[in-house]
Amino acid sequence: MLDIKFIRANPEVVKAGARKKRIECDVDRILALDKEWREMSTDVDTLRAEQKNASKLIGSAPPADRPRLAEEQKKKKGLLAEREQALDLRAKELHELMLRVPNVPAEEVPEGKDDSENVEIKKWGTPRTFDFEPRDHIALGEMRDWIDVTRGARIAGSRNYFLKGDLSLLEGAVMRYALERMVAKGFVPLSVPTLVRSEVMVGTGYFPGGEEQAYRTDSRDDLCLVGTAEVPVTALHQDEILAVADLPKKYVALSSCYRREAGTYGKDTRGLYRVHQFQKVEQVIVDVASIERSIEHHRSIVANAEEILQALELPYRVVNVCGGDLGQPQIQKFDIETWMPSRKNYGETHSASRFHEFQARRLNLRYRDEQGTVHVCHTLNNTVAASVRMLIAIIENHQRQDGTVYLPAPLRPYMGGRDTI
RNA sequence: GGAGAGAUGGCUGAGUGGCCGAUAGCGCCGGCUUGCUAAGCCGGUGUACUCCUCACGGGGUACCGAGGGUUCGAAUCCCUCUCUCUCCGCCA
Repeated sequence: MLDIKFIRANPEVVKAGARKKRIECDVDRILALDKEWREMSTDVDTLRAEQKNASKLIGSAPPADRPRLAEEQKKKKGLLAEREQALDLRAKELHELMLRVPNVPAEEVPEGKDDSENVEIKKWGTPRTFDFEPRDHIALGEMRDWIDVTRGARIAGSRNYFLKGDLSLLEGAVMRYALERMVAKGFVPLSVPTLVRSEVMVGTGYFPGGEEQAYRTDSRDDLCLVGTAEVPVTALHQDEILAVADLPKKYVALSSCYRREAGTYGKDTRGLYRVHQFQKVEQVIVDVASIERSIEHHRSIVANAEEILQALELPYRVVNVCGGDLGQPQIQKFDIETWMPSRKNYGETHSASRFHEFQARRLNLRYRDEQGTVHVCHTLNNTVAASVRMLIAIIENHQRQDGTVYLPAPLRPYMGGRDTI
């Protein structure tokens, strides 16, 4: 959520930002409502003050006079109640609209309508030229008895799967390696709830708007399955005022992630590229409201992910996500796409976002600076490693003609010392 | 799932209808005293919105887990919900 004061002061900036993101947003309606609300609010506050004073006087009046005075007060209640109700209606409408105002994208965000216009800013490694016909992960999975999508679909519907044998172990190895690497960098590991209240989904910017993408329990509990550990981790300090000395907070969490993938029928149907459930190690940073520091963190969380891809000898590229492909909450986003031979292309494996205050304001996540002044925090996050897509990249890129797979050195300690599966 | 107790400021904790945005202690900040430290003394110390002011600062309103209700007036009474604790049951 943006600061209403910022919108008041920079309506054109907000409008231009929404245009760049291709998101509808009636800024003028918000400003009109805000103006109306403030006028009504002043009016209501004055009426309340009068009521309050009158009530206090009754308390100190001689008991004999009280019934008469109370009777007079009672007559005035209607007007206040009426105005309070009208004020409340404005406040609610304003809040709903505010929740939908997109964050203003950074200047460095390229113009563009969708992911086809994302701008490549870095490329590492060279896609391997095979001297045999490489198998895709499905074929490899069948050959080695590593993947069972048929039975996955039978017990849980399409886009569900079992990993078996060494591939199941490899999933654990990649997750563990990613987690430990981040812990070594000083990130605090967290195990998190993956079933959360919808207010947390609102707080992190997924709702309203992303309801279709989230699994939700029935009304007995009304909880949402998170699509990423970003949600519970970013919300960890919801409603808190942190001490500036404790910032930045750097967290890393391994969790299962659940995505409905509504509206993707027919897209990436084959294999494990797009699935309903996977494991992911996610990094989250909460820090002071400094654009410079956010940019610095943004670079570092991208670098953290790159290091892992390099250590796993996987070719990748980094793209600067364009306006039209940016979500409502982000200021800027860098996606990392890893080479996947079966796609004959790079496939998205990481997504690094900076939000400035957007999430923190919704989460009421603040800090107190050295002067004692309270500010809203900045938040950022990035994938460290997402299980199935990383597995696709590893087994497809490192396969041999006989169907065995070469394991890069960092994974070996987690695979019983083996260099091949 | 059953029975009971509770939720107050950074923390502990008082407050059962008006004198309560809230006693007190701790903590924290500023000052004084003091070889240093510690102790002591004095003062200050919530958040949000809004209005006035160039600003310093000041006024108003709201907030005592959340939402409703009763009342001229609610931290205090009533209802619903959420959470915490204790005991019992069940259980990974």
